[in-house]
Amino acid sequence: MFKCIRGRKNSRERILDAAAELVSEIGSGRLTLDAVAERAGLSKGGLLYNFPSKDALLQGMIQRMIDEASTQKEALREKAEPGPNLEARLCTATVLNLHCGNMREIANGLLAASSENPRLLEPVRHIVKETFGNLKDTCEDLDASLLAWLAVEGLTNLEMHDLSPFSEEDRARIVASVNRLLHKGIAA
Amino acid sequence: MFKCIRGRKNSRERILDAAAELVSEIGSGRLTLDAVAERAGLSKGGLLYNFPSKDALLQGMIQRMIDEASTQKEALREKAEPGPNLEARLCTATVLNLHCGNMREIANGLLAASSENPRLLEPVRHIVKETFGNLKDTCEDLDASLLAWLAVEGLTNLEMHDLSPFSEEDRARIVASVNRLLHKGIAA
DNA sequence: ATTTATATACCGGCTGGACGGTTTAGTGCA
DNA sequence: TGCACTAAACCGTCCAGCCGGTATATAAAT
Repeated sequence: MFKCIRGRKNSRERILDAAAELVSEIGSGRLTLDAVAERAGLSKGGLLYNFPSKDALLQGMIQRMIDEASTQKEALREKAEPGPNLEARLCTATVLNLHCGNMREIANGLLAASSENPRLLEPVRHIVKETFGNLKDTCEDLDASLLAWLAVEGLTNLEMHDLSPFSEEDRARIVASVNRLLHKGIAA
Repeated sequence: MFKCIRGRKNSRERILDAAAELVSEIGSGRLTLDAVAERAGLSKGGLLYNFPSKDALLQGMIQRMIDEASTQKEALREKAEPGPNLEARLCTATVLNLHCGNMREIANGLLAASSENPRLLEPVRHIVKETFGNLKDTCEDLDASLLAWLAVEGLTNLEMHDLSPFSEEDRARIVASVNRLLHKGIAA
Protein backbone atom coordinates (compact mmCIF):
# COMPACT_ATOMS: atom_id res chain seq x y z
CA MET A 1 0.00 0.00 0.00
CA PHE A 2 0.86 3.63 -0.44
CA LYS A 3 2.79 2.61 -3.49
CA CYS A 4 3.58 5.26 -6.01
CA ILE A 5 5.13 3.80 -9.08
CA ARG A 6 5.45 6.70 -11.48
CA GLY A 7 5.47 9.72 -9.24
CA ARG A 8 8.40 10.46 -6.99
CA LYS A 9 6.03 11.80 -4.42
CA ASN A 10 2.43 11.30 -3.48
CA SER A 11 0.50 12.32 -6.58
CA ARG A 12 -2.44 13.66 -4.62
CA GLU A 13 -0.18 16.10 -2.79
CA ARG A 14 1.47 17.19 -6.00
CA ILE A 15 -1.93 17.76 -7.58
CA LEU A 16 -3.22 19.78 -4.63
CA ASP A 17 -0.05 21.87 -4.59
CA ALA A 18 -0.35 22.52 -8.31
CA ALA A 19 -3.99 23.55 -8.03
CA ALA A 20 -3.30 25.89 -5.14
CA GLU A 21 -0.40 27.53 -6.98
CA LEU A 22 -2.44 27.98 -10.12
CA VAL A 23 -5.22 29.73 -8.24
CA SER A 24 -2.67 32.29 -7.08
CA GLU A 25 -1.21 32.71 -10.52
CA ILE A 26 -4.14 32.75 -12.90
CA GLY A 27 -7.22 33.17 -10.72
CA SER A 28 -9.67 30.66 -9.36
CA GLY A 29 -11.99 30.91 -12.36
CA ARG A 30 -9.32 29.83 -14.79
CA LEU A 31 -8.36 26.73 -12.91
CA THR A 32 -8.68 23.91 -15.42
CA LEU A 33 -7.99 20.22 -15.05
CA ASP A 34 -5.55 20.37 -17.95
CA ALA A 35 -3.55 23.12 -16.31
CA VAL A 36 -3.48 21.34 -12.97
CA ALA A 37 -2.43 18.08 -14.59
CA GLU A 38 0.38 19.73 -16.53
CA ARG A 39 1.65 21.59 -13.47
CA ALA A 40 1.49 18.45 -11.35
CA GLY A 41 3.44 16.52 -14.00
CA LEU A 42 0.86 13.96 -15.01
CA SER A 43 -1.88 13.56 -17.57
CA LYS A 44 -5.46 14.57 -17.26
CA GLY A 45 -6.38 10.92 -17.01
CA GLY A 46 -4.00 10.52 -14.12
CA LEU A 47 -5.49 13.54 -12.42
CA LEU A 48 -9.00 12.18 -12.82
CA TYR A 49 -7.78 8.87 -11.49
CA ASN A 50 -6.82 10.57 -8.24
CA PHE A 51 -9.75 12.99 -8.13
CA PRO A 52 -12.69 11.66 -10.13
CA SER A 53 -14.16 15.10 -10.75
CA LYS A 54 -13.29 18.74 -10.45
CA ASP A 55 -15.54 19.02 -7.43
CA ALA A 56 -13.61 16.18 -5.83
CA LEU A 57 -10.39 18.09 -6.45
CA LEU A 58 -11.77 21.24 -4.86
CA GLN A 59 -13.08 19.22 -1.96
CA GLY A 60 -9.60 17.77 -1.57
CA MET A 61 -8.11 21.27 -1.43
CA ILE A 62 -10.59 22.31 1.25
CA GLN A 63 -10.05 19.13 3.23
CA ARG A 64 -6.29 19.48 3.19
CA MET A 65 -6.60 23.04 4.41
CA ILE A 66 -8.83 21.93 7.27
CA ASP A 67 -6.59 19.02 8.19
CA GLU A 68 -3.49 21.15 8.05
CA ALA A 69 -5.10 23.78 10.24
CA SER A 70 -6.25 21.22 12.76
CA THR A 71 -2.82 19.61 12.97
CA GLN A 72 -1.06 22.95 13.36
CA LYS A 73 -3.48 24.07 16.02
CA GLU A 74 -2.97 20.99 18.14
CA ALA A 75 0.79 21.27 17.72
CA LEU A 76 0.62 24.86 18.92
CA ARG A 77 -1.54 23.85 21.85
CA GLU A 78 1.25 21.59 23.13
CA LYS A 79 3.73 24.39 23.55
CA ALA A 80 1.33 27.21 24.29
CA GLU A 81 2.34 29.66 26.97
CA PRO A 82 -0.14 30.04 29.78
CA GLY A 83 -2.25 33.17 29.72
CA PRO A 84 -5.67 34.50 28.80
CA ASN A 85 -7.74 33.71 25.71
CA LEU A 86 -5.79 30.59 24.86
CA GLU A 87 -8.22 29.40 22.20
CA ALA A 88 -8.13 32.73 20.40
CA ARG A 89 -4.34 32.77 20.50
CA LEU A 90 -4.18 29.30 18.96
CA CYS A 91 -6.76 30.26 16.42
CA THR A 92 -5.07 33.44 15.22
CA ALA A 93 -1.68 31.78 15.11
CA THR A 94 -3.07 28.93 13.02
CA VAL A 95 -4.76 31.22 10.55
CA LEU A 96 -1.59 33.26 10.21
CA ASN A 97 0.54 30.15 9.71
CA LEU A 98 -1.79 28.88 7.01
CA HIS A 99 -0.99 31.92 4.95
CA CYS A 100 2.73 32.24 5.50
CA GLY A 101 5.83 31.03 3.70
CA ASN A 102 5.42 27.65 2.00
CA MET A 103 1.83 27.49 3.16
CA ARG A 104 0.93 30.67 1.36
CA GLU A 105 -1.32 28.97 -1.15
CA ILE A 106 -2.95 26.31 0.93
CA ALA A 107 -6.01 28.43 1.67
CA ASN A 108 -6.62 29.09 -2.02
CA GLY A 109 -8.99 26.15 -2.08
CA LEU A 110 -11.42 28.57 -0.50
CA LEU A 111 -11.35 30.86 -3.51
CA ALA A 112 -11.55 28.01 -5.98
CA ALA A 113 -14.43 26.30 -4.21
CA SER A 114 -16.26 29.54 -3.65
CA SER A 115 -16.12 30.42 -7.32
CA GLU A 116 -16.95 26.97 -8.64
CA ASN A 117 -19.44 25.56 -6.17
CA PRO A 118 -20.14 27.41 -2.92
CA ARG A 119 -21.69 24.31 -1.40
CA LEU A 120 -18.20 22.88 -1.11
CA LEU A 121 -17.57 25.44 1.61
CA GLU A 122 -19.91 23.57 3.97
CA PRO A 123 -17.07 21.96 5.96
CA VAL A 124 -15.47 25.37 6.36
CA ARG A 125 -18.78 26.81 7.50
CA HIS A 126 -18.87 24.12 10.13
CA ILE A 127 -15.35 24.86 11.34
CA VAL A 128 -16.04 28.57 11.55
CA LYS A 129 -19.14 27.93 13.62
CA GLU A 130 -17.26 25.57 15.87
CA THR A 131 -14.46 28.06 16.29
CA PHE A 132 -16.88 30.76 17.31
CA GLY A 133 -18.44 28.37 19.82
CA ASN A 134 -15.03 27.55 21.28
CA LEU A 135 -14.15 31.19 21.67
CA LYS A 136 -17.48 31.91 23.34
CA ASP A 137 -17.05 29.01 25.74
CA THR A 138 -13.45 29.44 26.77
CA CYS A 139 -12.17 32.96 26.21
CA GLU A 140 -11.99 35.29 29.14
CA ASP A 141 -12.33 38.33 26.88
CA LEU A 142 -14.67 37.43 24.06
CA ASP A 143 -14.71 40.90 22.51
CA ALA A 144 -10.95 41.04 22.20
CA SER A 145 -10.83 37.44 21.02
CA LEU A 146 -13.35 38.03 18.26
CA LEU A 147 -11.61 41.19 17.12
CA ALA A 148 -8.28 39.40 17.00
CA TRP A 149 -9.72 36.48 15.10
CA LEU A 150 -11.51 38.69 12.59
CA ALA A 151 -8.44 40.85 12.13
CA VAL A 152 -6.25 37.93 11.10
CA GLU A 153 -9.06 36.71 8.86
CA GLY A 154 -9.13 40.13 7.25
CA LEU A 155 -5.38 40.18 6.85
CA THR A 156 -5.19 36.74 5.25
CA ASN A 157 -8.12 37.54 2.98
CA LEU A 158 -6.33 40.62 1.69
CA GLU A 159 -3.27 38.47 1.12
CA MET A 160 -5.26 35.79 -0.70
CA HIS A 161 -6.55 38.35 -3.17
CA ASP A 162 -3.08 39.88 -3.43
CA LEU A 163 -4.49 43.13 -2.08
CA SER A 164 -2.30 43.49 0.97
CA PRO A 165 -0.45 46.81 1.15
CA PHE A 166 1.59 45.62 4.11
CA SER A 167 5.33 45.08 4.21
CA GLU A 168 6.90 42.35 6.29
CA GLU A 169 7.44 44.84 9.10
CA ASP A 170 3.85 46.06 8.87
CA ARG A 171 2.64 42.49 9.09
CA ALA A 172 4.85 41.78 12.09
CA ARG A 173 3.56 44.87 13.80
CA ILE A 174 -0.04 43.85 13.16
CA VAL A 175 0.60 40.37 14.50
CA ALA A 176 2.17 41.93 17.59
CA SER A 177 -0.89 44.13 18.02
CA VAL A 178 -3.17 41.13 17.77
CA ASN A 179 -1.21 39.38 20.49
CA ARG A 180 -1.21 42.48 22.67
CA LEU A 181 -4.98 42.71 22.23
CA LEU A 182 -5.34 39.08 23.26
CA HIS A 183 -3.20 39.56 26.36
CA LYS A 184 -4.33 43.00 27.49
CA GLY A 185 -7.77 43.49 25.98
CA ILE A 186 -9.44 46.72 24.90
CA ALA A 187 -8.76 49.70 27.14
CA ALA A 188 -11.47 50.51 29.67
CA MET B 1 -29.27 62.38 -21.27
CA PHE B 2 -29.61 59.57 -18.70
CA LYS B 3 -32.78 58.59 -20.47
CA CYS B 4 -34.09 55.11 -19.99
CA ILE B 5 -36.96 54.32 -22.23
CA ARG B 6 -37.80 50.68 -21.69
CA GLY B 7 -36.43 49.98 -18.26
CA ARG B 8 -38.19 51.42 -15.27
CA LYS B 9 -34.78 52.12 -13.91
CA ASN B 10 -31.29 52.67 -15.19
CA SER B 11 -30.35 49.51 -17.09
CA ARG B 12 -26.76 49.63 -16.02
CA GLU B 13 -27.82 49.61 -12.39
CA ARG B 14 -30.22 46.74 -12.97
CA ILE B 15 -27.49 44.78 -14.69
CA LEU B 16 -24.99 45.40 -11.93
CA ASP B 17 -27.57 44.44 -9.31
CA ALA B 18 -28.41 41.26 -11.18
CA ALA B 19 -24.75 40.29 -11.51
CA ALA B 20 -24.07 40.93 -7.83
CA GLU B 21 -27.09 38.88 -6.77
CA LEU B 22 -26.12 36.01 -9.02
CA VAL B 23 -22.65 35.87 -7.54
CA SER B 24 -24.24 35.35 -4.13
CA GLU B 25 -26.61 32.74 -5.38
CA ILE B 26 -24.64 30.58 -7.77
CA GLY B 27 -21.00 31.48 -7.18
CA SER B 28 -18.72 33.85 -9.01
CA GLY B 29 -17.45 31.18 -11.38
CA ARG B 30 -20.89 30.47 -12.76
CA LEU B 31 -21.67 34.05 -13.59
CA THR B 32 -22.61 34.04 -17.29
CA LEU B 33 -23.76 36.84 -19.51
CA ASP B 34 -26.95 34.95 -20.34
CA ALA B 35 -27.84 34.55 -16.68
CA VAL B 36 -27.15 38.21 -15.93
CA ALA B 37 -29.24 39.36 -18.88
CA GLU B 38 -32.16 37.16 -17.88
CA ARG B 39 -32.03 38.31 -14.27
CA ALA B 40 -31.76 41.93 -15.28
CA GLY B 41 -34.76 41.56 -17.53
CA LEU B 42 -33.17 42.37 -20.87
CA SER B 43 -31.65 40.51 -23.75
CA LYS B 44 -28.07 39.49 -24.09
CA GLY B 45 -27.72 42.04 -26.85
CA GLY B 46 -28.98 44.70 -24.50
CA LEU B 47 -26.50 43.63 -21.88
CA LEU B 48 -23.63 43.80 -24.33
CA TYR B 49 -24.90 47.14 -25.48
CA ASN B 50 -24.35 48.48 -21.96
CA PHE B 51 -21.21 46.52 -21.18
CA PRO B 52 -19.37 45.52 -24.34
CA SER B 53 -17.62 42.59 -22.69
CA LYS B 54 -17.67 40.51 -19.57
CA ASP B 55 -14.54 42.23 -18.35
CA ALA B 56 -16.31 45.54 -18.77
CA LEU B 57 -19.19 44.26 -16.68
CA LEU B 58 -16.85 43.12 -13.91
CA GLN B 59 -15.03 46.41 -14.08
CA GLY B 60 -18.38 48.14 -13.73
CA MET B 61 -19.15 46.12 -10.61
CA ILE B 62 -15.82 47.06 -9.07
CA GLN B 63 -16.19 50.69 -10.02
CA ARG B 64 -19.66 50.96 -8.54
CA MET B 65 -18.40 49.47 -5.31
CA ILE B 66 -15.57 51.97 -5.18
CA ASP B 67 -17.83 54.91 -6.03
CA GLU B 68 -20.44 53.84 -3.51
CA ALA B 69 -17.81 53.47 -0.82
CA SER B 70 -16.32 56.85 -1.59
CA THR B 71 -19.72 58.57 -1.52
CA GLN B 72 -20.71 56.92 1.74
CA LYS B 73 -17.43 57.77 3.35
CA GLU B 74 -17.68 61.45 2.51
CA ALA B 75 -21.30 61.50 3.70
CA LEU B 76 -20.20 59.98 6.98
CA ARG B 77 -17.39 62.49 7.28
CA GLU B 78 -19.93 65.33 7.26
CA LYS B 79 -21.69 64.17 10.37
CA ALA B 80 -18.76 62.50 12.11
CA GLU B 81 -18.46 63.00 15.84
CA PRO B 82 -15.19 64.45 16.99
CA GLY B 83 -12.78 62.01 18.55
CA PRO B 84 -9.67 59.97 17.88
CA ASN B 85 -8.87 57.89 14.79
CA LEU B 86 -11.44 59.62 12.61
CA GLU B 87 -10.22 58.09 9.38
CA ALA B 88 -10.38 54.59 10.79
CA ARG B 89 -13.87 55.18 12.10
CA LEU B 90 -15.04 56.37 8.68
CA CYS B 91 -13.30 53.49 7.05
CA THR B 92 -14.78 50.76 9.23
CA ALA B 93 -18.25 52.27 9.04
CA THR B 94 -18.04 52.40 5.25
CA VAL B 95 -16.92 48.82 4.91
CA LEU B 96 -19.69 47.70 7.24
CA ASN B 97 -22.31 49.70 5.34
CA LEU B 98 -21.19 48.20 2.05
CA HIS B 99 -22.14 44.81 3.33
CA CYS B 100 -25.36 45.52 5.11
CA GLY B 101 -29.03 45.38 4.18
CA ASN B 102 -29.73 46.30 0.57
CA MET B 103 -26.01 46.78 -0.05
CA ARG B 104 -25.21 43.23 0.93
CA GLU B 105 -24.17 42.17 -2.54
CA ILE B 106 -22.41 45.21 -3.81
CA ALA B 107 -19.00 43.93 -2.83
CA ASN B 108 -19.48 40.71 -4.76
CA GLY B 109 -17.76 42.28 -7.71
CA LEU B 110 -14.60 41.51 -5.80
CA LEU B 111 -15.27 37.78 -5.91
CA ALA B 112 -16.33 37.85 -9.54
CA ALA B 113 -13.35 39.86 -10.67
CA SER B 114 -10.94 37.87 -8.57
CA SER B 115 -12.11 34.62 -10.08
CA GLU B 116 -12.32 35.82 -13.64
CA ASN B 117 -9.45 38.21 -14.04
CA PRO B 118 -7.45 39.26 -10.98
CA ARG B 119 -6.02 42.22 -12.86
CA LEU B 120 -9.41 43.89 -12.56
CA LEU B 121 -8.70 44.26 -8.85
CA GLU B 122 -6.05 46.86 -9.57
CA PRO B 123 -8.30 49.81 -8.62
CA VAL B 124 -9.14 48.05 -5.36
CA ARG B 125 -5.48 47.44 -4.70
CA HIS B 126 -4.94 51.14 -5.14
CA ILE B 127 -7.74 52.05 -2.73
CA VAL B 128 -6.45 49.65 -0.10
CA LYS B 129 -2.99 51.13 -0.36
CA GLU B 130 -4.36 54.63 -0.13
CA THR B 131 -6.49 53.72 2.86
CA PHE B 132 -3.48 52.30 4.65
CA GLY B 133 -1.58 55.50 3.88
CA ASN B 134 -4.41 57.64 5.26
CA LEU B 135 -4.56 55.63 8.45
CA LYS B 136 -0.80 55.89 8.89
CA ASP B 137 -0.84 59.63 8.33
CA THR B 138 -3.80 60.65 10.43
CA CYS B 139 -4.67 58.08 13.09
CA GLU B 140 -3.53 58.72 16.62
CA ASP B 141 -3.48 55.02 17.41
CA LEU B 142 -2.36 53.19 14.29
CA ASP B 143 -2.30 49.76 15.91
CA ALA B 144 -5.90 49.99 17.05
CA SER B 145 -6.94 51.52 13.73
CA LEU B 146 -5.39 48.72 11.72
CA LEU B 147 -6.92 46.06 13.92
CA ALA B 148 -10.34 47.64 13.61
CA TRP B 149 -10.04 47.96 9.86
CA LEU B 150 -8.84 44.39 9.42
CA ALA B 151 -11.53 43.08 11.74
CA VAL B 152 -14.35 44.57 9.68
CA GLU B 153 -12.64 43.33 6.54
CA GLY B 154 -12.57 39.87 8.08
CA LEU B 155 -16.20 40.11 9.08
CA THR B 156 -17.39 41.23 5.67
CA ASN B 157 -15.28 38.59 3.96
CA LEU B 158 -16.90 35.88 6.04
CA GLU B 159 -20.27 37.33 5.09
CA MET B 160 -19.40 37.50 1.42
CA HIS B 161 -18.60 33.79 1.39
CA ASP B 162 -21.69 33.11 3.49
CA LEU B 163 -19.45 31.75 6.22
CA SER B 164 -20.47 34.06 9.03
CA PRO B 165 -21.66 32.27 12.17
CA PHE B 166 -22.79 35.54 13.72
CA SER B 167 -26.32 36.52 14.59
CA GLU B 168 -27.54 40.09 14.34
CA GLU B 169 -26.75 40.59 18.02
CA ASP B 170 -23.30 39.09 17.62
CA ARG B 171 -22.65 41.42 14.73
CA ALA B 172 -23.84 44.43 16.71
CA ARG B 173 -21.61 43.46 19.58
CA ILE B 174 -18.62 43.10 17.27
CA VAL B 175 -19.30 46.50 15.72
CA ALA B 176 -19.52 47.98 19.21
CA SER B 177 -16.19 46.38 20.10
CA VAL B 178 -14.61 47.83 17.00
CA ASN B 179 -15.81 51.28 17.97
CA ARG B 180 -14.63 50.85 21.53
CA LEU B 181 -11.24 49.80 20.22
CA LEU B 182 -11.09 52.90 18.05
CA HIS B 183 -12.03 55.18 20.93
CA LYS B 184 -10.10 53.58 23.78
CA GLY B 185 -7.29 51.63 22.11
CA ILE B 186 -5.58 48.46 23.31
CA ALA B 187 -5.05 48.25 27.07
CA ALA B 188 -1.56 49.13 28.26
C1' DA C 1 9.26 -21.63 -12.79
C1' DT C 2 6.07 -20.13 -15.89
C1' DT C 3 1.84 -18.67 -17.21
C1' DT C 4 -2.42 -16.28 -16.21
C1' DA C 5 -5.16 -13.02 -13.84
C1' DT C 6 -6.08 -8.96 -11.38
C1' DA C 7 -5.14 -4.43 -9.43
C1' DT C 8 -2.82 -0.09 -9.46
C1' DA C 9 -1.50 4.09 -11.52
C1' DC C 10 -1.53 6.47 -15.31
C1' DC C 11 -1.78 8.13 -20.67
C1' DG C 12 -3.99 11.00 -24.09
C1' DG C 13 -7.35 11.48 -27.68
C1' DC C 14 -12.12 12.56 -28.11
C1' DT C 15 -16.78 14.58 -27.60
C1' DG C 16 -20.58 17.16 -26.25
C1' DG C 17 -21.99 21.03 -24.17
C1' DA C 18 -21.40 25.60 -22.36
C1' DC C 19 -20.04 30.15 -22.92
C1' DG C 20 -18.26 34.76 -24.74
C1' DG C 21 -18.99 37.42 -28.31
C1' DT C 22 -20.83 38.75 -33.17
C1' DT C 23 -24.13 39.57 -36.45
C1' DT C 24 -28.39 40.55 -38.45
C1' DA C 25 -32.90 42.12 -38.83
C1' DG C 26 -36.27 44.48 -36.60
C1' DT C 27 -39.01 47.55 -32.87
C1' DG C 28 -40.61 51.59 -30.26
C1' DC C 29 -39.93 55.93 -28.58
C1' DA C 30 -38.26 60.99 -28.87
C1' DT D 1 -33.02 59.98 -37.59
C1' DG D 2 -30.80 58.15 -33.61
C1' DC D 3 -31.05 55.80 -29.33
C1' DA D 4 -31.80 51.81 -26.65
C1' DC D 5 -32.80 48.11 -27.09
C1' DT D 6 -35.23 42.79 -28.71
C1' DA D 7 -34.82 38.20 -30.66
C1' DA D 8 -32.41 34.61 -32.41
C1' DA D 9 -29.12 32.48 -34.96
C1' DC D 10 -24.48 31.58 -35.16
C1' DC D 11 -19.16 30.95 -34.49
C1' DG D 12 -14.98 29.58 -32.27
C1' DT D 13 -12.99 28.25 -28.19
C1' DC D 14 -12.59 26.07 -24.00
C1' DC D 15 -13.12 22.46 -20.94
C1' DA D 16 -14.99 18.49 -17.89
C1' DG D 17 -15.51 14.07 -18.12
C1' DC D 18 -15.21 9.61 -20.74
C1' DC D 19 -12.92 5.74 -22.51
C1' DG D 20 -9.79 2.52 -24.57
C1' DG D 21 -5.28 1.52 -23.84
C1' DT D 22 -0.53 0.74 -21.35
C1' DA D 23 3.07 -0.35 -18.01
C1' DT D 24 4.16 -2.19 -13.66
C1' DA D 25 3.40 -4.98 -9.55
C1' DT D 26 1.29 -8.57 -7.07
C1' DA D 27 -1.17 -12.81 -6.61
C1' DA D 28 -2.88 -17.18 -8.03
C1' DA D 29 -2.81 -21.19 -10.67
C1' DT D 30 -0.54 -24.71 -13.09
